[in-house]
Amino acid sequence: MERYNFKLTEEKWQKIWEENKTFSTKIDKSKKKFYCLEMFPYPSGKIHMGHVRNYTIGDVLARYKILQGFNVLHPMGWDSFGMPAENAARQNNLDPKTWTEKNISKMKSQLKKLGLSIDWDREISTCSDEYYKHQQAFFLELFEKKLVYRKENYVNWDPVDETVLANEQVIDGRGWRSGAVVERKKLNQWFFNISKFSQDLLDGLDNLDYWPNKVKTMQKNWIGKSFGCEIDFKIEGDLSVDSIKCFTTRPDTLFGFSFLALSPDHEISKLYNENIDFIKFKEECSKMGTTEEAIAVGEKIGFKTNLMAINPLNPKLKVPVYFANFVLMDYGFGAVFGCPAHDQRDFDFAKKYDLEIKTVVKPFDENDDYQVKDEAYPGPGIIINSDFLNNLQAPDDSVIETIKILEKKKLGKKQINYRLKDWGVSRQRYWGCPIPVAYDENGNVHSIPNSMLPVKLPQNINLNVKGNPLDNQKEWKEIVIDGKKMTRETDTLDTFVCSSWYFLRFCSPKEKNYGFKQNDIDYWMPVDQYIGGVEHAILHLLYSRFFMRAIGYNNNNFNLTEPFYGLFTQGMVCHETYKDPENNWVSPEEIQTIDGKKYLKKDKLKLIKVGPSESMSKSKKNTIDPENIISNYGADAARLFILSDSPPEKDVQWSEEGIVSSFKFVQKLWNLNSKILQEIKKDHQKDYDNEITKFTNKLIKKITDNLENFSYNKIIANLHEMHSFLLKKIEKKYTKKTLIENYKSILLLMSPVIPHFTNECLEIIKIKGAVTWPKYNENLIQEDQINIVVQINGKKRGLIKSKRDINEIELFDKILDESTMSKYIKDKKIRKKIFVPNKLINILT
RNA sequence: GGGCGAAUGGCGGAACUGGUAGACGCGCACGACUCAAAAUCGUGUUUCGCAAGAAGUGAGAGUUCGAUUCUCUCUUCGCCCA
Repeated sequence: MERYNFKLTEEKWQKIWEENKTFSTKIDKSKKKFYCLEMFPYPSGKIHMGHVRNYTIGDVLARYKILQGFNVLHPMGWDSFGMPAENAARQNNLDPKTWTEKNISKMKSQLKKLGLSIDWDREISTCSDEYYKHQQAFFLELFEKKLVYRKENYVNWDPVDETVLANEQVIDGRGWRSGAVVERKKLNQWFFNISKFSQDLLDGLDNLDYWPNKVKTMQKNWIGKSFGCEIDFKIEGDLSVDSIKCFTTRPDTLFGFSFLALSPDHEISKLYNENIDFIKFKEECSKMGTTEEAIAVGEKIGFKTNLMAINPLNPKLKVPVYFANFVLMDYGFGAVFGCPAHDQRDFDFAKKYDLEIKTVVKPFDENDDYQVKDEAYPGPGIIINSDFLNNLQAPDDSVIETIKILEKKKLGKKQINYRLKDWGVSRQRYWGCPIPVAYDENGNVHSIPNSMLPVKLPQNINLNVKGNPLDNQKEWKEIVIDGKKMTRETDTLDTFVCSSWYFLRFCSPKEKNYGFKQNDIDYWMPVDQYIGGVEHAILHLLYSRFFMRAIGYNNNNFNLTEPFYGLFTQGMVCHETYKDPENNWVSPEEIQTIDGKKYLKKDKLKLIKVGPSESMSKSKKNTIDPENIISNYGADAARLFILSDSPPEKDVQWSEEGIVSSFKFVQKLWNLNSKILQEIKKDHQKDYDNEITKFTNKLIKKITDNLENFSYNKIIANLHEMHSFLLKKIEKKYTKKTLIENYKSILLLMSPVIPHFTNECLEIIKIKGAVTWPKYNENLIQEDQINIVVQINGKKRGLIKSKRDINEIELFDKILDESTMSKYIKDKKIRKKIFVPNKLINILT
């Protein structure tokens, strides 16, 4: 028997698909559309296993939908702006554009080798000016709608490299490259007003029925709606300060109030600008990162002012006012009231500065003399020690009641607060989309006129400078608008902006005048199924949802609010980790297995320590190069393996044995194909039985159901079952017609997973007729003979083989005939029989 | 600390709305082919037990004729937020 030559076959079909433009799509209103999208990759150099998994899952779905008769849009592009290009270019003295383009062409050829059903005519790349000019137009559109604004904000500043660092570039408080202690620095930056849509973004989640609940919960928490109260605290101690505004979700604990804490950036800090101790304190604070986590983990420190805040519920109670490093200017009003007994952070602060800790809430099962001791009690309970609030149930009743009282006294008012902050989009980097504005000599902002778009990035620039390379481009920076000399903005946009609308661009990739054509959007959007990693659960997805609302704001033509109808988040690809005796990571390629033990290849005596399977990463050296896998085993085998074993939403364990087994399975299917071919040639006159047809019908149902539920791992199991069934059955003599009909269906069922192989087989067998997803006949999937479980007192004691729909009496007679079962009920009184038709009988004695 | 989720053989994982636990794959064992090995094919493979049988889905309880599935408590792990 001839061996299957995956190399020739895969190349052959990839060429056919490319030349015939098999997967290029046009609007066809007579057909239902299906927009299948996988998150586009960053062109880092070559594809990794995560891509293989992501794009295989998407491809299986796209090919299935094509066979079902949908008009399928399945595009691919490149998220090609971003720091890695700039870093690589800096290291190798290259132009980021050249570096990126080279990577794209490499990765594109790798993706093609996977045999994906991509419409490459729609390919886009976010770093091309064809793409970003529309993004600049969107920016100006939002600017006009006042959804974009400029304000001062803190950034992570590397004082050695004189550059702004992203949060992930700050490692243990130091710059990743320079190792300098990172500082907080104020810069003027551009912001998208995403918080304007907080409530709408929250409400929209309720309609996303085909999103994982996990992702919806994460977004909900991120938006962080909280219900509370704005309180005006009267202040004594300095005539220039009358009151301080503060937001709290727990006004009901006001009687436990023992300090008021202000952000070091609070307006009032101006009063202390000349105080040496305060300046020192503020410097301390600025050495902390800007993330919420850094603030939470870091030590809580405070600076005591000479101000006193008056408790609005009892003016006799006065407490000190502090500046504290854990209070953020962005949240609430940059001021919080401290209630140490019922908030751990306040508790720690109070312990440190020896402030009063007064218990005002007791847990339900405690007595009235309950006292908070070693830690704060933030839970629910009953209000105590709080005068007129006593005995209210906290927090539900007590919060509402307190707000009513404060409102009546005009000392506060009910307020809803969101954790979601406006989206800072300024990046002080070269390799990004230039922000299309300029400043006149007075510093006023001017939009770059549409006719002057795109604002192109300058070429051939020196990246090895301190600070933002664009800032050093004098010629580029200087611009004349309407005869006036101006200076360009040198910040570029966050790359998340690029990915917030690329799915619209895929609908109209060649449109010149605008980012998309309304007509195209109306047909293709929303994305029916979006597939990608859960790491984008919050930012990318939330920003994209915001962007649709921003485009649609004051624009009646654009009604799309939710870009992604269905979302699927796939798990990671993991591999065992290895370490040599010196504790260095060792790559799987350097390892040899002898007698079931793993050794270093170079030195066979060195026994390797096998660590747990972890997500593939270069630092742990546990990556497997997809290109090697495809050239050694073929794309079909790689696709087969990446789908087997684990459900797509969970992590999958990559293993050598696994890929070998998938490779062998393709060979086995090929041998099966040859056998079927022989049987077809024999052309028997009569069918041996109808088992094979029944089996195929059941298989159609199973695989269709599994495709619909993303249970792709079960499809592979179904295919193995099919293989061993057909292998046993095939020589039983079936007519040519029966064999061809069934085998055609089976090949089509396999085709989303191993498209090269199945296309080849369909061609060899010369199967004619429409190529559509097979349907099953309901009558053929019912079994006539079924097994009914016999339980006696709840214990399984045997099986009765019988016809369908046997009744209880007949069944019971059969049981009595079987001595293996009847022995358990002989001489016993039968109390009760539970009969589940066609399934089970439970006899209780 | 909070939220969400998970836990099933030596391993990855199946089990539809409560109804035969362990599908399918890997690994392992034995057998066939072979001088031999590899490859391939076949058989077996939850544990204990010679067997009849018994136990068994992280631990403990509960609901039920019947629980991997539902409820409660706990343990461990993962992810997100802090």
